[in-house]
Amino acid sequence: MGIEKDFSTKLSAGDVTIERRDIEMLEAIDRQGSMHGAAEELGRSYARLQNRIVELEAEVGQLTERQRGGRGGGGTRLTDTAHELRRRFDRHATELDGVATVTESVFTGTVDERTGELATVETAAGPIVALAPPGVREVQISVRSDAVVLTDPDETPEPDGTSLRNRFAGTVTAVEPGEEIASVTLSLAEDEAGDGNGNGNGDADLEALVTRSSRERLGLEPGRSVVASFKATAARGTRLDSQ
Amino acid sequence: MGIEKDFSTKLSAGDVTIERRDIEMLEAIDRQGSMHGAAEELGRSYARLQNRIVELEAEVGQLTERQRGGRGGGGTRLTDTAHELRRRFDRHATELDGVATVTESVFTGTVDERTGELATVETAAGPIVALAPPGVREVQISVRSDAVVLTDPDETPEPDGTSLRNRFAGTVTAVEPGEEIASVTLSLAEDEAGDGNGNGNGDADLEALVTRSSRERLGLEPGRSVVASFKATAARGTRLDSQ
DNA sequence: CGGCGTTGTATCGCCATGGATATCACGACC
DNA sequence: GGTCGTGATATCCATGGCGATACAACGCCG
Repeated sequence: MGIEKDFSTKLSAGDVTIERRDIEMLEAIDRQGSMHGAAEELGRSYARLQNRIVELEAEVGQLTERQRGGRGGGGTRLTDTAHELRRRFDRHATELDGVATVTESVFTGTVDERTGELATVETAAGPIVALAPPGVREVQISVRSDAVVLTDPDETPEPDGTSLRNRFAGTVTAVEPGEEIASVTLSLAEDEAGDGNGNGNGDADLEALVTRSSRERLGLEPGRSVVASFKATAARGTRLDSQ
Repeated sequence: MGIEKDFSTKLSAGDVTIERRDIEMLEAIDRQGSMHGAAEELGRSYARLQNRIVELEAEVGQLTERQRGGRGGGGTRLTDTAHELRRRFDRHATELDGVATVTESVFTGTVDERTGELATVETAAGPIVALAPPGVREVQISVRSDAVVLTDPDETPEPDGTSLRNRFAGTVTAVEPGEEIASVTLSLAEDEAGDGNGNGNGDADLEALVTRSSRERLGLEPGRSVVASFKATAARGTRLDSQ
């Protein structure tokens, strides 16, 4: 459909929200050693840049050591706080990028039982324990492909010794190998399992990302039957109806 | 420090990026049955709202069935495309909200070996297989708490029958019980495991989210030794140095 | 046939953001 | 003490987004 998941990462501290622009500003200051240099490098006005630094420091604490005068006129260096802020922003950005990049499997269903923030939802693939917003009955549950664990059905005897709450038997219908990461789609349908053609537009398809080594070790090929599990805290429900 | 992870969710389609404002607009139209009504409800001008609809439809396809004239003057209804768009936005938003809400464990280390996008990183807790950006040696690896699986060490004999690539022995140092979801922090340090006081500012701490039922079933209390695992595709590395 | 409440446009003006410019303060080095 | 490149600050202006307003088109209904 040509629609892609997107986002913009931010950090909020008090009144200000720190955006990518701010982090790039800090990095430029770090490279240039001065705010004038950074403004030039970024092609933005020094005045606004300096104002922004003051705004940020009012909320976050000291980010720079600014000195005027001296040979060359002085300069500004970043504090450890600034570096830690940048690292933190980067971590957050890659995490967000993860959810925007990774595919997801969607199950629609109705909330069956609920205890607090946790709900068991009846879906075409069976009951799923998931986080669900309060006061909703019809939900769609999305499971990120990088949260799905595949195991050999012969070697997974203990259903109680793990914190994996959701566990389904399925058969591999398609494997899309990447360089190092392969995408494996399973059919969880109990009745019509393994209908051969991997269309599976039914609501009982589950996608999983595995490393090449895991794919080879588990022998993941179409037709292979595996056990797929994922944590309840990694399955998130969203309302289906308008309000 | 008072800094919180934040974000804004978007969908990008061709030239336009769909933001929350647009989705709220669609919902208002759905409720009111007309664009004038929606503009009034949202307190924004009809002209801009109508323009925005045209912009969106130029990229995404028909979102509305607009009719002028007739009894009551006409009105507009949403198409299925619009409803699907809204659901998709909601799913994406809750996924992003997940990473902004959940805590993460951070390990710093150096890339040891690399095959494509996958790298094994040497950290204080041992080697971690993770996704890492190319051309970087010093990385920080963040693991979301909802991606960590805890298992009973006595009942996890098969290290090869699963797609969990990272597996560490650890001992519970703290448990913070919530209503239904508990946060368990482990110490993975091989030598000084279980030093008693749960400070553990060392780089070998790992946090995991488990349901209450899992916590009780596994007997997760401070001092308990468990096995923690997570997928390589759920561990993401970020550059540490400035450039 | 006129009224009514929509959808479509076109135009004006407000306001926030941010660049452009100018001026001062500073302090080590020459 | 002068120089020079920096930080600090104030003012003006260009631009874009958006509300406000006005007007035409439309089609059903009384």
